[in-house]
Amino acid sequence: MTQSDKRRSGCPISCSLDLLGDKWSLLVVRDMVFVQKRHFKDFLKSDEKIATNILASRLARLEALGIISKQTDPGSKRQVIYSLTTKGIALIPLLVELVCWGSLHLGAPDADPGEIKKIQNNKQKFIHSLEKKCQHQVQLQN
Amino acid sequence: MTQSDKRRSGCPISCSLDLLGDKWSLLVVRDMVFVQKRHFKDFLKSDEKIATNILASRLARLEALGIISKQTDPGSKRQVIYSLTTKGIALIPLLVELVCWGSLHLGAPDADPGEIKKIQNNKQKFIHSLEKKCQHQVQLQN
DNA sequence: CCGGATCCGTTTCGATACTG
DNA sequence: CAGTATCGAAACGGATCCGG
Repeated sequence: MTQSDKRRSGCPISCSLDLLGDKWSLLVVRDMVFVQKRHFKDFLKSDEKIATNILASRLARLEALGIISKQTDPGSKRQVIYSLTTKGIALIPLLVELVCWGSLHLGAPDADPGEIKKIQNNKQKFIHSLEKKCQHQVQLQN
Repeated sequence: MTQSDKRRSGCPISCSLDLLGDKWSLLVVRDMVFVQKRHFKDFLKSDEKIATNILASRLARLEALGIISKQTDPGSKRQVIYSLTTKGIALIPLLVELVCWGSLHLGAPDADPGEIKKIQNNKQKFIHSLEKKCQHQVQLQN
């Protein structure tokens, strides 16, 4: 339906608007990639103050898009764990580019200039280490 | 104000949400980068059917963010030309990553598999050629 | 004609309260 | 802890109008 409408519309960018065209979805993915958040409550704690209903709707959408997966914690029955799928992990290079752009062109206050240089100089290594972390998480659950 | 609020909020990604968190802004930038659109009417013609008021608001925002610049066509007085600034051109690597991700993971129908491989294999060349095009445009105006 | 601005019904968002 | 329910506020978007 909506999904297939997007398919018909053509270019890869318009297809990915559900994800990148939405502020909250982007923040959720950011937190999963860079801060390894996995629980509902973790996402609520971010500085951007996402509301519970919005968060729930975005998590559901990201799951529908196949970017994250959801499972109840085997240990504590009422905890839910969200993790990135392969498709989600594949977004990491994109997010790293985003961080680089933001750091260079937006005067982000958190950005340590030295740190940025380091990231840019071996972007590939940085990407790989993030990928490792996310993949490791996925394996822990299985 | 809003701008400085964003500054305070911290990480480069949250700072860039005004741009990437919005579907229409993203589409405008896409069209400028990949299809070299420059006029108001050009953006209206995209498959996604943006409304005139929405387009106007996004162009204004992108200009305020310093990502695009606006000037009246020296030739035909009533035409307005939008072009990417340096800051806007710096988004190209990000957009290329986005295209790669979308092509690989969203089953985009327009995506010629051979074409994608080619882009991935020399991503840097592809990025450079796009940058050249955009820079060339800017120079034409001056 | 071109680049918008205005109006206005409809949709979506998002803060808070509430539930299992 | 992980979500729904509710409801006012904001954004969207189609049609139309306007100035140059």
